[in-house]
Amino acid sequence: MPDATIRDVARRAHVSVATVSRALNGLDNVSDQTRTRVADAVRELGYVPHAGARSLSLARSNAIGVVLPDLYGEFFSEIVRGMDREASRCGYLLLLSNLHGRKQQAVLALQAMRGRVDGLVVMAPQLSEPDLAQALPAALPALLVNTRTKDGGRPSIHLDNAAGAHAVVDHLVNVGRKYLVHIAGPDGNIDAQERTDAFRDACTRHRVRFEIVPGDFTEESGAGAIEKLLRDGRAFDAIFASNDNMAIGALQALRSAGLCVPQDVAVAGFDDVPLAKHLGLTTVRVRIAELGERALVRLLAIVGGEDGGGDELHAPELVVRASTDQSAA
Amino acid sequence: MPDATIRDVARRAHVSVATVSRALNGLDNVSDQTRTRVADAVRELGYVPHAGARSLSLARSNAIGVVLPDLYGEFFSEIVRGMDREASRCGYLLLLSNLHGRKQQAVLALQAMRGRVDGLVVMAPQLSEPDLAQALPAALPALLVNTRTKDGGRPSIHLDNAAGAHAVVDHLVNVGRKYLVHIAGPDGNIDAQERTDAFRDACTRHRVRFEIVPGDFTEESGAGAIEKLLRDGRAFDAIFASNDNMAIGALQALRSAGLCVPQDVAVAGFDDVPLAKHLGLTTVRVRIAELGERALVRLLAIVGGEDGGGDELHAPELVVRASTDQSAA
DNA sequence: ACCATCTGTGTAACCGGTTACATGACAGGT
DNA sequence: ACCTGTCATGTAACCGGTTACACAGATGGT
Repeated sequence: MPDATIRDVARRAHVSVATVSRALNGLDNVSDQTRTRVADAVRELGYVPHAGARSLSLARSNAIGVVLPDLYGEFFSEIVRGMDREASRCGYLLLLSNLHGRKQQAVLALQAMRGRVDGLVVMAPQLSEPDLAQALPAALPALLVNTRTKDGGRPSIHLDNAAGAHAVVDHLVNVGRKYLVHIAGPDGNIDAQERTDAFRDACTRHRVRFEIVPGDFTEESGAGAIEKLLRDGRAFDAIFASNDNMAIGALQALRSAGLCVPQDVAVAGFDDVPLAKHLGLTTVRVRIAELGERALVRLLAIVGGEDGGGDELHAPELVVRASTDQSAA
Repeated sequence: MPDATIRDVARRAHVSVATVSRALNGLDNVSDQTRTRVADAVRELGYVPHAGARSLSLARSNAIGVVLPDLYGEFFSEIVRGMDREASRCGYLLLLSNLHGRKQQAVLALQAMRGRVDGLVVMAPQLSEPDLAQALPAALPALLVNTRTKDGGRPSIHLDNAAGAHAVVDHLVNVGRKYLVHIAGPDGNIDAQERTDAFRDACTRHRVRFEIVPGDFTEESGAGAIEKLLRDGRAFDAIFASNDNMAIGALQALRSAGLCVPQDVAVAGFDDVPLAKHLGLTTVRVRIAELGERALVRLLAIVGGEDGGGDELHAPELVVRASTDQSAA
């Protein structure tokens, strides 16, 4: 037996569908007697409104689409948690779509959202600005997160990688380091690129010696980078890895080589993964859940027609621990 | 300007809406000439079908609802990742709803899914079987995960806590331990309860001495439990904590007390959080992503009318590391 | 020449809600 | 007695798709 519809309720309560609808939505012009008759019928039939039909006629779904790349671990759950917090506070549901494939897949995923959601949070590194503009239904409010878009186009939020990298360099210089090495992230990753550029800037500004070596965000590449530096006889006294994974690899390689952290070499990472706290790793904390929450707040503002647009930077925070400062907890 | 509808396309291509619909859905009885005219109109207008309207008339949304309690970290992202893997493989989207509040809220969340999704994966510890039966629209396929339901009712999947706990006890006895202490989880948590019961059973079966002390799944409670045992002068040589967090707290407390792991005391946990590997903690790995994937596979089978129902146990796996076996990696 | 069949397309009902507008009953004012 | 306004409710159009059915024109067999 299929679920009851509003017409079944109307029949059972001996009123019209319009009256049922009014009674259920709490409109004022319904007599008390009718209201109870409707409520009784609803209970007897176990009627639950059909959200799909409702959103079609209201042109409003109370759902927000979230399109994310195939992220792993921490980042994914934290950003979704943050969004969910705000969404459920405002009575919205989240419709999730992970992008596995490449461009073609991504376009389909975006289009599948049309008519299901009131707005879209998009994080799609594989799509360029024009691809996005073309794939997104024009009338659908959208907010881009960490996408390679600069000015113009859609409203957006970016992680402020430069601020994070600057903070790390400032700190390393403050604790007296003279030769900083940066282990970069993979080519083509925009966050990694921004961190590296900012590192270079900050070192130049401080007039401190520095060097940049390649990495790919894995623990192994962090360890490998250190081993190579040591083989080459470099005289560095500080490492800033583009993410925590590589910093952790670096820590292990340094210890294997018999070097002391932070006495001989200070080490800092980026992200503040849970492990960082346990290892006493200085790093840049990205409040990912907050980023997600903020994204949703702005998107809802856009949906409500109250967002000025433009790009917003999400500031991260330096967390100093024992890997750069012996006196830290 | 609102997004184009199928009628706009029809007008532009000088055909009827029925023809547009047929052309777009690839039905065979459309002439090639018409098909191209429609395709042109679609491109020119940037038309994207309205998924909401489509699902209303097809009575099929290609979306699966996921209702989870307010989980944190690892568990949440892993189970969603697993579900998403299977969902996107089969062309489904996930509609997410986190349960924050209590019963009343939970019922509303479940009902909000009606008419939006083709099926529901529910993990709702705060709802009892009758609550669920009442809150779920009868015609909506649903799969319960780790919910306090035994036989009957809806199809379900449970984590096999007993198998995990048995494996731990077997292992501890095998490595020669004589006095096992179990740090239990919070009251009212069904997983914790099952682990504790299984621990007691297994110890009884092995005729080994044991003791059960309270905990609440936090690191602090694990450390606290150890401190109390030491103060009381207990002679235990193995700890099995109901989750990894408490096991980690226990490790730290033991080390602070100058005891060696595993020589003096072996320690095991449950969950296999990422940190466990780094700390060399023996634990029970719950392949959460696999659990999520399996849940979705079954739910889709139910939707397709091909699932026999019944309860299914998801087997975890013992991972032996240095905290119970010095020879382990 | 005629009927059956097939092909491509249009018309309109339907999915399950919301809501503008129409209606009928009743009260109050003159 | 009549007009006006208010209130509770019903009727039907609409949201944007899908699809059963009708139909016109072409094809082919007799």
